[in-house]
Amino acid sequence: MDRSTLCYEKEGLKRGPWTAEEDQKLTAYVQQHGHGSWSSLPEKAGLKRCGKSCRLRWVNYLRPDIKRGNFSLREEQTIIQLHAFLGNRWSAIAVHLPKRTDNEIKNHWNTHLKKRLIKMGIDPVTHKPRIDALGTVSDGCHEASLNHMAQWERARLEAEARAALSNRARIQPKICSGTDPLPLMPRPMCIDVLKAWQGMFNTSNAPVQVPIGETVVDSNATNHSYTCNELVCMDEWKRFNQTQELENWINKSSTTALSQYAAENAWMFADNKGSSESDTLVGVPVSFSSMEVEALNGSHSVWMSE
DNA sequence: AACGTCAACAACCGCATGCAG
DNA sequence: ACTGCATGCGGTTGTTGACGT
Repeated sequence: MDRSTLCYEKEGLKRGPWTAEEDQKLTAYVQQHGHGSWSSLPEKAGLKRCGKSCRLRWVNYLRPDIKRGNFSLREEQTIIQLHAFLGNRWSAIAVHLPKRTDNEIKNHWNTHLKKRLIKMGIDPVTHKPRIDALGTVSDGCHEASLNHMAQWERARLEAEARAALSNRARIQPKICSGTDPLPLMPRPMCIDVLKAWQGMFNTSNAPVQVPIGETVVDSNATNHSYTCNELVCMDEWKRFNQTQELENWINKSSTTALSQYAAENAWMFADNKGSSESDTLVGVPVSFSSMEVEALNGSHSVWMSE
């Protein structure tokens, strides 16, 4: 059995809600000494709590760099979009929302956003329209190419999260072994969240069909192409994720789509009164194409199959 | 006012992972 | 290579307050 869970069973150790006095003790100790070893902290700080409980309290509540209160529209959009690609990987999602904890994001998702999506007729797990009586069948070729791109994006986001978490030194990106200088280019796809969500209900907004193994072209945006070879160079891309260039283009590409999305989907966030629109997010991929969103539910393993 | 229901969120639990010995 | 420990993560539960009857 996990020893860490036994701590709660030790005699004299307290459980349940923290008191103001306990908070004060923990805060004072961590600010003065740093948390060091969580397991030994409670005794040093004069707390009758287990180290795990102390860590949780500090990380989710007492830490000075935590923002509390309502989630802004932008934050909610970010959560929804990241969830579409990362799933319930709250810590990875939290990396993209400064001052928000994974626990807080998880709670907000479960109590607000999930229900909102269900209300909209969107499956909160797959981020696709829930199957209706008509049972529309999507094109297999579409799904293949869509899944291809979704996997690419997912890998990118995961790499970003890891990079941010590990806080490693930034490494100069290396070019892929092929001829495509992917890592030094702006991100190829314009991922437009507006189209993503709207596209789910609009069959005329057909995604571009891309033969597997051929060049993928995003006709919506920069017309930059990338190939499966590039995807194979994911390690290099991960390194690129650690450069300032990535954050720059992400931040730059975020603003327009967000504003438009907020304006056209205000109803969706109607209960989000008092939220601020001026929040700054770091490295937020705020827009996805309908292709990518649709691809989320695809089961085809494509991008390494050529 | 009393009670029941529900939403929100803090906290707990168990598992996975990384690391040191 | 193996083992034990510490930490982190995600799912779940418990508590509290707001609201409706």
